[in-house]
Amino acid sequence: MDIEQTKIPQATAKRLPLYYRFLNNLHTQGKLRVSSKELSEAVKVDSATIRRDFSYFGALGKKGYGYNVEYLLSFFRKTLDQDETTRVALIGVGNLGTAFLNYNFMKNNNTKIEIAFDANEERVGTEVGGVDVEHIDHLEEKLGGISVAILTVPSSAAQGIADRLVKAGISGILNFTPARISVPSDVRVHHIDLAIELQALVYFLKHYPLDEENIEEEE
Amino acid sequence: MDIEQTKIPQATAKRLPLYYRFLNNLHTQGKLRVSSKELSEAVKVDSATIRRDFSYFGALGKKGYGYNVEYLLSFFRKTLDQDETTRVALIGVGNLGTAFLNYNFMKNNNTKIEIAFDANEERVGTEVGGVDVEHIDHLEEKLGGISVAILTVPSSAAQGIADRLVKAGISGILNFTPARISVPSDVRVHHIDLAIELQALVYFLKHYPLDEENIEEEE
DNA sequence: CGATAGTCGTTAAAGATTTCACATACTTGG
DNA sequence: CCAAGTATGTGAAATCTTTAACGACTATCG
Ligand SMILES: NC(=O)c1ccc[n+]([C@@H]2O[C@H](COP(=O)([O-])OP(=O)(O)OC[C@H]3O[C@@H](n4cnc5c(N)ncnc54)[C@H](O)[C@@H]3O)[C@@H](O)[C@H]2O)c1
Ligand SMILES: NC(=O)c1ccc[n+]([C@@H]2O[C@H](COP(=O)([O-])OP(=O)(O)OC[C@H]3O[C@@H](n4cnc5c(N)ncnc54)[C@H](O)[C@@H]3O)[C@@H](O)[C@H]2O)c1
Repeated sequence: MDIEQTKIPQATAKRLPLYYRFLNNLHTQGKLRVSSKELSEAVKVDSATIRRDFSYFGALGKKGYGYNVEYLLSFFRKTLDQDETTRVALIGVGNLGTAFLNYNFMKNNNTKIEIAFDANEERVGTEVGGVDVEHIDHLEEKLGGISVAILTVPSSAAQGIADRLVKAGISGILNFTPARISVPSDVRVHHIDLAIELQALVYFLKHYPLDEENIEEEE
Repeated sequence: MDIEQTKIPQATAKRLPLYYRFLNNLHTQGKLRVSSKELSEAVKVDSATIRRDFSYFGALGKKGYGYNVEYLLSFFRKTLDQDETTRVALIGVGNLGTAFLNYNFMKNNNTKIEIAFDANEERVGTEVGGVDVEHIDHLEEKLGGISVAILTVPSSAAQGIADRLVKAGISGILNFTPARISVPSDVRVHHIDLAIELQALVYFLKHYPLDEENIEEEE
């Protein structure tokens, strides 16, 4: 739709949903205005970074005043396409998949898991968190134009399912399996690797002692 | 312990567990050697980046040959402290917490969830995934020197629990709640925000069309 | 044993992101 | 309506990260 703002840095883009959520909180609390400094304390992002981020979208604030919460919120709602709901499919209704289905991503969020698939006959036909679980054999026919998938199958099945998703026309996959899947270059895959996140935290604790310098999260 | 290699870039440090896992896979498959190019295809990280990453630790490979899998693996095992197990506590045995407890982080991994806490009387006293669930009121006394915590409580409880964890001497928190918690500067918090990851993926799909340029994951 | 192909480690360049710092312009209270 | 205070938006610098390119060295094959 808009082809103008293609030069927003990826780092900025990743922070937008975070800003959006906190602006929502402020709005709910009845706050009318907010400064980059206040927002900085809430989201733990440097205030200069916040101002820079916002400035990619133009002059959203007012000097000497800050930002109007309502205006900023409605601006980001449009920018993040919060008005239209993105339909999502989830593949693999196991431990992790069940947790996601039971969680209501719609709160503050424009994404909705509409359908789930699993290979386990006992799961198929049940409803988890209000979402029907279909058999994986019917993936292609039941996907119905959904373009985003959450992948929570065993890692051994990941590549096979990814191939089928791609053939079925998916454009984005949120991959929770430890497998690094290969897809055509026009399909976007984001990996969330929980075991690695935990290991990385442990590594940082041992090798990057925090203090004076190296502040990341502070009181 | 080692105070020499403090200058390893954070970006590199985050990739180490990933390398370690894939080296383990290769080792299991009986591979004796691997080149940065091969590894690159497996982990989807540019081969120059891999060589650069490894080079921070010295000359681990051999020109014209590549890397010896066994040697590299044992080197990273030491570097990542895979020999000693890191004990972890989990707070909040709900949807997400239960999924983690049922997952065995020990596979390829030096971290083990040893104890869990919840406020819900029905949960307390049960065992989930082989881990005892204790009452949150006993957090301080039962934590027993554990220094890493996974936080999967409702966001409204996050800051309160974090404060108690800090007082109890925790040094790292993996925070899955949408709340941005405040802790003293010597405590490390990593946020994993699943709703944001999903929103960000959707945003990227709409605003950063992949193709020729901008390749990230390809066949 | 020499030629060829392969691969590392690294220098240097490019690219991305964060942070500083301040001119500018708005707000507010008197 | 002015003066003091406040907070933006951004040029420039600093920092961090990735990528390209290639000299040096190894393995291997004929
Ligand atoms: N649970 C965790 O805490 C955790 C942590 C880190 C990584 N992971 C990764 O997330 C993934 C899911 O983990 P989990 O604990 O939920 O596993 P799980 O075994 O509980 O669930 C996997 C589900 O996928 C289904 N399945 C298997 N093959 C399938 C196929 N071909 N098509 C469709 N469905 C299929 C299974 O029936 C099962 O319901 C795994 O790859 C795991 O490594 C999980
Ligand atoms: N489930 C998901 O897919 C998902 C996705 C994104 C974010 N999250 C976030 O992760 C967190 C956990 O999500 P969930 O779905 O597992 O929620 P949940 O409600 O299923 O689980 C929360 C658990 O914490 C316990 N609890 C509540 N107050 C507590 C306290 N003071 N001390 C100890 N335990 C307490 C509850 O008894 C419950 O068992 C939430 O903050 C949620 O926003 C979850």
